[in-house]
Amino acid sequence: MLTRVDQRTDRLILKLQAYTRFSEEDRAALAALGRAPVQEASPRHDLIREGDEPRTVRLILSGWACRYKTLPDGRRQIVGFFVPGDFCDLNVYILKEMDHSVGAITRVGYIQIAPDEMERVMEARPRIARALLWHELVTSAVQREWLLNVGQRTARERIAHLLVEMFVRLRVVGLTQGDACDFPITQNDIGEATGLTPVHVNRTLQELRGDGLIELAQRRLTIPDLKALMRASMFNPNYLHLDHEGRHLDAND
Amino acid sequence: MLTRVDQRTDRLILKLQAYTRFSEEDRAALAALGRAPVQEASPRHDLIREGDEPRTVRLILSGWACRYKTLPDGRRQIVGFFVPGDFCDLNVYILKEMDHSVGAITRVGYIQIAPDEMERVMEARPRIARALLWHELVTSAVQREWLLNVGQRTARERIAHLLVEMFVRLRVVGLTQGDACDFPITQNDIGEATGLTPVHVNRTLQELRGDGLIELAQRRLTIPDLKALMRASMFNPNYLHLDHEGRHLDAND
DNA sequence: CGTCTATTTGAGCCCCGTCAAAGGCGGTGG
DNA sequence: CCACCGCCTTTGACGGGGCTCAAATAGACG
Repeated sequence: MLTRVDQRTDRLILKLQAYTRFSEEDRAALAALGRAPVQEASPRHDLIREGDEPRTVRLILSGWACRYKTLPDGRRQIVGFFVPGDFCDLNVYILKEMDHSVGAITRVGYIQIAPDEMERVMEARPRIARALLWHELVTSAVQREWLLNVGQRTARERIAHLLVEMFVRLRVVGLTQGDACDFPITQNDIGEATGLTPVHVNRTLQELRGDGLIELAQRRLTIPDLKALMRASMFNPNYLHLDHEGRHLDAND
Repeated sequence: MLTRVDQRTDRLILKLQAYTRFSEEDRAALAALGRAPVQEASPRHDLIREGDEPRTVRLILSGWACRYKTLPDGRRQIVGFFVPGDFCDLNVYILKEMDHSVGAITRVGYIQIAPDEMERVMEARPRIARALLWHELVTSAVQREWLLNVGQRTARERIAHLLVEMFVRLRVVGLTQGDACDFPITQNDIGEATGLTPVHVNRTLQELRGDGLIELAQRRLTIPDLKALMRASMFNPNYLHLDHEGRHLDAND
């Protein structure tokens, strides 16, 4: 089991190990993927835009990014967040044209991997191929959960759910410190992810604060009682498929 | 190019041909998948339920089904519809447990395919493997578009968008007749798919009818002016990835 | 022709959106 | 080190799109 993070691909490995145990050879193969030069994107700049032809796979190393779609009149929906260890568009080179954009939220460090290099690794190491397929399936499951979130939950539940999900995802890759984590997205971002206006996000956050469910200030989130926040948001971790029993969820770091 | 539909897998082939052209051998391999005995599900019964262990791949042959998620208090979100030619849960056997349910809306005819039979076909016929990957990517893209729909569009736009999408998807598999198609879902279903109450769905449909954009009665939908309805819903067909130029969209059948 | 489900209608209201403006905070440059 | 600036957060007042509750009507099916 991996405990320290000193390779670029270690956050990815931490996450994939929620699904499978890797051999030394597997880890070496994944680490080799990380040898590509690190790219940087400035905050609020796009990595790729709707309409572009996708050519490479991207692995996020540091910072937060998001996937979003826009309507002709400017309305914008964030359909997913990327944090370190996340792949964006693992298979999307199959498609001719992007149907959405990927934008940096903070400064983002990432590497690009050529599709045929991915395919080579997946062919040579079936366990990695299977783990990456799991990664894709979980990404789809998260997408469905977000639709449930926006379609059925109240503003309070929606925001609470988003906070819990991101906290749990960050914990998997070792980016939480006790009951706290960095949380660099703005209230406007939260609104675009949950289908709410920034004004209403603000009032709802104050309500959650007032109930002692969260502390959120200076880009830092603290969740004093995770179970309580899960209850408030009707959070069921099953869609993250962290493992058979979900024991990773309850393990403290 | 396929023109008649006399094999069980022909709707699937029609759809996959939006992405690739198959050889005779490819079609034969797909047709062979369709030899499994046909299963039937009654209207409003589940094919598989959240929490179940997924074991087989399902191909819808006839009728409509849906993927849905529920909250503990009963709120329900339909996260996708299945029509003939659609696979449900192509890869989901990787996961230990379903995070959503699949339910029949009408009487549904389908076949079940064992995962290893799928894998055998995909190994033997790479073009099929690639087409099925395309199918999965399009399914994810549809999911994202639905999130944009529920998160950002107004009730009127949401419903109009859903109608256009389903019409276009049905047209791809040869299930439209001119500007009309069977449309067996209830106003309640539309509400659960769009995050609206059935009452408001009803009023909004009346508005769309009043504007001459749709006719919808007796489970039959007519769209006199598809372009107009697309405009009303800000429908951009790119997310269906029907082909490079989207020319299938404009071809009349 | 009764029963069940789906559609339709009405009245009232609330959650959340809109518009507008004031603070707060971090970054930058002089 | 301070002053300025831009972005983000916060607050207030008001309005409306969609929800709730309730009941009537219309189809579908046996």
